[in-house]
Amino acid sequence: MPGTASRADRPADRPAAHAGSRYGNRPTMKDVAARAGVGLKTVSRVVNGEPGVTPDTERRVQEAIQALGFRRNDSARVLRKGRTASIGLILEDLADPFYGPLSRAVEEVARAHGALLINGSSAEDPAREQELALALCARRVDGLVVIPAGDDHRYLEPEIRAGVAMVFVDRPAGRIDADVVLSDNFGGARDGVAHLIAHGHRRIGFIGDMPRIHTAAERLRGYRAAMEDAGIPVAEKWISLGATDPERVRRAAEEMLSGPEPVTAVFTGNNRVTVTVIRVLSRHPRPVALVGFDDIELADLLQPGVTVVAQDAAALGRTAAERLFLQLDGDGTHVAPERIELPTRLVMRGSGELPPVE
Amino acid sequence: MPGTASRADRPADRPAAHAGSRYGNRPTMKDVAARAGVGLKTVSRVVNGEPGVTPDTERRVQEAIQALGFRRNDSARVLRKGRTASIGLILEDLADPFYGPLSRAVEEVARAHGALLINGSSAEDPAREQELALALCARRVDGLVVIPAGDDHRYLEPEIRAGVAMVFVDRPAGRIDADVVLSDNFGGARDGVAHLIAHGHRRIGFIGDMPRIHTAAERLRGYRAAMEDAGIPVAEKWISLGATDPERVRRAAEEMLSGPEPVTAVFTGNNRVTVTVIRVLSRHPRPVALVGFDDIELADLLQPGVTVVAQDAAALGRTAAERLFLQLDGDGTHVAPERIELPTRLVMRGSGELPPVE
DNA sequence: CGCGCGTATGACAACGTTGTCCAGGCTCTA
DNA sequence: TAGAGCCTGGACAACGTTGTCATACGCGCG
Repeated sequence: MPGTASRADRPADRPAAHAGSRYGNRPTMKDVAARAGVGLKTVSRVVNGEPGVTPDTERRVQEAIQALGFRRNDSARVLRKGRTASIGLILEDLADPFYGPLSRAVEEVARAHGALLINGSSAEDPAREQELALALCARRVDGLVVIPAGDDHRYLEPEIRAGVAMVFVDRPAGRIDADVVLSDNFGGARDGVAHLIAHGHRRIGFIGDMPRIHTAAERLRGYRAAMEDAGIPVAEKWISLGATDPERVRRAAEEMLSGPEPVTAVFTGNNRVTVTVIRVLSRHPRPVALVGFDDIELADLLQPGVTVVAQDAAALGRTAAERLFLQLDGDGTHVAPERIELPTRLVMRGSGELPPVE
Repeated sequence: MPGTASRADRPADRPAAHAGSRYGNRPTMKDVAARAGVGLKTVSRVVNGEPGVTPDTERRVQEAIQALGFRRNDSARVLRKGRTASIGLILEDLADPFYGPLSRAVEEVARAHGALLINGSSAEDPAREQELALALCARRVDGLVVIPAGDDHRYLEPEIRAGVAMVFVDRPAGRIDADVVLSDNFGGARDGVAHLIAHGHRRIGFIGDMPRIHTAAERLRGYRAAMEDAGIPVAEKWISLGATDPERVRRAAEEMLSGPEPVTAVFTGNNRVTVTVIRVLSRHPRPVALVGFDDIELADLLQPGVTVVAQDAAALGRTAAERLFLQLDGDGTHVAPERIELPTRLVMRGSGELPPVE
């Protein structure tokens, strides 16, 4: 009976020339149907828990599924249904402790909405960000959470028009109008620097990342604002901007700590810089006050404890993901892009409360 | 001419009842073909860079692609080709700093093989691990890197038979024969404890995770082996096994540090435990030696620096992923499951070299 | 006893892509 | 100039699933 032809006899008449051979011989609904002696659609109904199947038929189908080890092919399902129930997350570096909790928070929200999370690291490279984002769109993820590396995201416009939900986190999108969830970088930096000023410092250094990165620029702006509010003129030699590799940061720190009028306090622009500066200060003869942006683990156990402006990475991720599903679950009506700013928190642990020592 | 019917007229005759409506009206190869005035397959050839297309035709197709904002639907591609060019990673908690570098390393290898990484956290829950693993298999990932939470992975047998590559990391699979990449937990712990013994300690505490976790059991075994090698009988009150929440760990540490014969050194079974114990010891009147399993950031800046048995998380991830692609790229011939053990490294920073203080 | 209705089931097309295979037009040569 | 051979391009089926629609069956009621 030729109609019963199924996986079992395929190798015979078509010698696995075709790539599908990779999947051993995975049973399909057709195979299950044949074995259970029912129609294809009935199997589909059972697999998806749709109503309209007699208990007896259902049992037969379930047995066939068990016997064959059938598992629904979600690729085909996706193709048919249009939704993939997966979202993408593009961040800078999964190995950075700041992004771990963020990623985890996004995943939790995705899970709550029955979606899987696909993620990729851009390594702070705009080209790689674009490549990844487009690859994810080609996979037809339902939405994308992006921590931008580049500053021009017009390449995503066709995707957004095509209905891919999109939320940017940590830094705003470049040249397109889209949802963004940020920390209050400006306010946080300003408060941190003001805290140093309140403890008597006037010569305060700032070591930050490349100003093309939005967060870095905002934090620098916060630093300048705090100094200006206090009427303190800023010497440009107190400011270091650029790559945050330990070597450069170390040199920058040593430079502003030397000379005739050294800084008595340093404000560091992110966790990596903070760690490096702590190392420098630990070998420095004079005590120097320090406030860092981003919390770091074990900051409370160092001598002195490290005062930081903490952002809530998990809250950033959670908020962004929830915003994404708001776009997705909405009944097609477009949600107006919004800018959401989350507050930072000054955590005093000692290093930021040191008095100036000349 | 009815044959030319395409996206443009679909809303008219079928009022978007079907779920695909989510994707606005994404252009397909058919649309591109119509616009460029060529056949469907020719578009496919251009998109995939296949030979056999005149430069002029190619240009027309490219223009149509640009104009329509076409992007290939990889779901359909996957369905047709059988391979998804994506692998799954199931770990315990992305927010744990140990897994960040591991995950990143897996991603790098995947990227080098042109694959995307889908990941999920099991939260140390076997049921959730299984749910995730099967969901990824339903998505037809080509392979799976699993950090097991459960201890019975027979549920994956049909998947492996169906050709899904599989590698376990950090802990071996339960009740199935599969590739596994591990750190030398036993040897590392034994060396760490022997190091304390070499510095004169005899009453040494061990605080670890639940022994049903393979790594925890192995490290405990290493502890006992070192003690036995030195001829030191172990008092069971020196050993604490169980959940690693800070509160329980703190109580366990305080208990073994009090009483008539307190421990003079502690060996901690993982990074979370180590951090908690550092907090306890920092408030403890007597100096107590400490060696921890897993490196922790800033361990060198604490007073004293924290001596650790470091595993190379990135190497674990890299090795596992490479092993996975070895299975995948192999010409169908089954690769015999292997157990790969990576060495650990004792990093001396001070806390492990403290002499015993009664 | 026959008709109509509700329910369980199955046939079929479609999702968007790629592999196979054939047709038509070109060049080159005898 | 005609035939052989090559190269470009397109028609068609198939991947495994789900939505639509039709059918067949059983049952209750007139």
